Amino acid sequence: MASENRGLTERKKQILKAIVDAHIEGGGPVGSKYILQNQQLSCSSATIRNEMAELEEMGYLEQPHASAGRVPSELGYRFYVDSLIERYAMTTHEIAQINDLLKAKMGELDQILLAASNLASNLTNYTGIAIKPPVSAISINKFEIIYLESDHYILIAVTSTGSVKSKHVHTATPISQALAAKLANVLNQHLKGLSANEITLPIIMEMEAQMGYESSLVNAAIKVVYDLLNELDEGEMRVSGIDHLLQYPEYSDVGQLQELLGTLEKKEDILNLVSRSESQDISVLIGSESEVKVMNNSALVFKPIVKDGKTLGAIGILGPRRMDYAKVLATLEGLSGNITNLIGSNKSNGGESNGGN
Amino acid sequence: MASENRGLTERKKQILKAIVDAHIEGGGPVGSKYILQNQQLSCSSATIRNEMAELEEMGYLEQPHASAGRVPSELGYRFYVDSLIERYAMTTHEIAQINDLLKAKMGELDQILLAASNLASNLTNYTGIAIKPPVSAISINKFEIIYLESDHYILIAVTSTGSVKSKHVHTATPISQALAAKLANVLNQHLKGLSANEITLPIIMEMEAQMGYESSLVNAAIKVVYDLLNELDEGEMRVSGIDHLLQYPEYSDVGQLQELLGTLEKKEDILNLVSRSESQDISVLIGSESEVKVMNNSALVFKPIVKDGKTLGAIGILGPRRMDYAKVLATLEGLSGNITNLIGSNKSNGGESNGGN
DNA sequence: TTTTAGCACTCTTTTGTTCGGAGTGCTAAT
DNA sequence: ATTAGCACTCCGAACAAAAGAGTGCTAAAA
Repeated sequence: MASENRGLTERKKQILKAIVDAHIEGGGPVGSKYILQNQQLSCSSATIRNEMAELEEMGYLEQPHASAGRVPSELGYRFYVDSLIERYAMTTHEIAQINDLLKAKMGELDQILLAASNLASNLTNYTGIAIKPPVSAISINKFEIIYLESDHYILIAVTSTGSVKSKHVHTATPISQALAAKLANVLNQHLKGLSANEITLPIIMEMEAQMGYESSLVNAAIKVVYDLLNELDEGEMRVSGIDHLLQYPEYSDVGQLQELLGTLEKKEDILNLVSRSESQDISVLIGSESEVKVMNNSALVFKPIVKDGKTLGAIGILGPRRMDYAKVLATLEGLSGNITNLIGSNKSNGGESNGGN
Repeated sequence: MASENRGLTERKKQILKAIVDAHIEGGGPVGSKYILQNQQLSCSSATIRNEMAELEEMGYLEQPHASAGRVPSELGYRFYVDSLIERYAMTTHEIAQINDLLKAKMGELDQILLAASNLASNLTNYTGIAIKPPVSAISINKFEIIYLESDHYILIAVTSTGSVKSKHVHTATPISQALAAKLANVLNQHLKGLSANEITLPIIMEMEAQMGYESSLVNAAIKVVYDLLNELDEGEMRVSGIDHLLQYPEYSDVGQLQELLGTLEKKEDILNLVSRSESQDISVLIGSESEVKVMNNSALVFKPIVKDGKTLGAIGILGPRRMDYAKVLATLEGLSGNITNLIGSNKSNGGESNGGN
C-alpha cells in the first residue's frame, strides 16, 4: 500500500485532496467540473475525469452510481488524513475558550475529561466522547477508616493512580473508634499494593488472626475492598453532543443513526477499542477500520491523556467519515495539551484532585 | 376542569380511552370506524363521530386536518393518565430483572440510579433519565485528612447526606502527619454542619488563630472545602437509551429531534423541572405542561427517590406524548420501590455506600 | 330526542410519469 | 498525453392522477 501511495503523481494527489475537501465541505459526490472550477489546475475536465477513473481503480475513490461524481473511499480518507492534511491552526478565541472552561472545571479528572469532550464537541460540531479506560491491575496504596457509629463506618481507599474511593460499611458486630483504627491498620499492613486477584486466602487468614476476636470485621471489610477494586476496573465513557450528529445528512437515515446510537449506549465496543490502542498519540479510525461494525460511514478520532506513562483517560470525537479532520485533530491536540498541563502542574494551592473515581 | 371531567358521559369516556389507547398503539390519528371495530360499543360509527366532534369541542381531542381521524390533545392525555389508566402489572420476569440488576449494582447511589434508568429505558423502550438534584444547603459532617507527603494530603469530607467527597491538596508550606491531624481537628471543630455561605470571615480568622504558625494551611484548606461544597451543589443528570426514541415516528422529524436532544444535553431545564417538583410521588408532565418549550409532543414521567424525607435523586422516562403510561408508571414505581429498599436496608454486611457524589 | 344510514366532500398519501441536470465514458482530433 | 465533443445513464424534482380514509351533514328510523 505504501508503495502505491508513492505512486500517486502530484496531480493525482491534488485531485484526491480536492475531492476529499469538497466532499467534507458539501457532503455529496464531487464531479470533475466542480474541481476544475475550485482548483487551479492546468488541465481540462476530461483529464480530471481520466485521473479520477484511475484513482477509482486504485481504490481511493468510489462512485455511488454510474453517472454520479466521486466520493472518497475509506482508503482515500486514510491517505488524506495521513499525508495531505493541512494543519488547522486554532483561533485565539478557541484557545481562550479551552483555557477558561478547563480551568474552571479544575477538579476531578472525570470532570475535566467531561468538560473537555463537551468543549471538543462544541468546537468541532461533532459528538464528543470522554473515556476513562478500565485500569487493570490497579491496587490500593492506603486505607483509612472513618468511624461513624457503633455499626457503621466508612472505608476509604487511595488507589495507586491517586484517586479516592469510599464505601459505607454497616457491621453486624459492634465496633469502636479504636477497633476501627485497628482494622485500618491491618488493612494497610496486608493489602497495600495488592490488586484484586493477589488477595489470597492465607493473607486473609493472617489478617483475621491479627484481629483476634474481631476477625469477623475482616471478612466484611475484605468484601468491600474487593467490590471497590472491581468498580475501579470498569471503565467509563460519556458522550456529549449527539444532537450535532443530526445536522449531517449521513445520519438522516434513522435506521443507521439508531444503530450508531445503540453502540454508543453499549459502550463496551468503543471502550475496548480505545483501551486496546497502545499508541499514546492521536488515533484516527475511519469507517470499518475499527472492528465496530456500525461505524461504516463514521470516523472516531481520539487522544489518550497520559501522565507519568499511565493512560488516565481519553477524549475523542465521533462524526461522519467526511469530518473536518484538520480541525478535529487540532482541537483534540489542543485540549489534551491543556489537560496534561492541568493535571501535571501539582504545585498549586488548590491543587489537582481526584474524587471517587 | 374537574367539573368538566365529571360531565363526560360513560360512553364519551370509553371513546376517549379507546382513542388514546389506539393512538398510543399506532401513533396515527384514529377514526370512528376503527373504534367501532376494536371496541364493543352498541352504536354506529356515525354516533361515534358525533361524540368525537363533541369531545373535540371540549378540548380532549384534536384533528390534524379536516378529514383525518382524531388525536388526543394534551388535555386528553391528562385525563387519561389521571383517571382512565389501567394499572399495568409487571411480569415476574421484569421484576426478576429489576432485582438482579439493581442488586448487582448495589454500590454508589449514582450507580444505582444509573442502572435503574438504564433498566427503565430497556423495559419501557423509551429514554431513561437518572437525576441527582442539586442539594442546596448541604453541609459537611466530618472532615478527615490523609497525609501523603510533606506537601501533599487528601482532604476527605463526609456530607450531611452521607456521601463522601475527596480532594487532593498540594501545600505551599511543608506539613507533617501531626500537623495534618491538627488541621483536620480544626476543620471539624469549626466547619462541621456549615453550608457554603455560613463560612464567615470571623470563623476563618479563629481557625487561623488556632493553627498558629501554620495558619496558611487553613486558607488553602478552606478554599478546597468551598470548592467541594460547590461541586456537591451542582446536580447531575444522565440519559440512557436515546436510541429508543428513534423508533417512534414522532421523532423522525430531524429538526425536532435535534431540539429535544439539545435540551437533553443542556440538562439544566430538566434538572430544574425535577428538583422544583415538591411532590414525592410520581409526576407526569405532558407536553407543554412542562415549561420546557421543546417537549411539545413529548412527555416526562419521573419519580423521586426519597430517604429519611430527603430527596436523594430521581429516575425518569422521557418519550413521546403518546407513551404507554400504564407501563411506564408501573416500571418507575417498581424500580423506585426496589431502590428505596436497597438504600434503606442498612443492616447488610456489604452495606450501602456512597462514593464521591 | 337520539341514533343511524348514506352520500358528498376534503385532505393526504401513493403511484406513475415526465423532464432537466449533472456527470460520466468514449472517441476522434490536437 | 491532452482535450473537445457527444451520447448515454442515472437521479431527483415536479406534476398529475388515483386511491383511501375519514369527516360532516341531512334525512329517515327508532
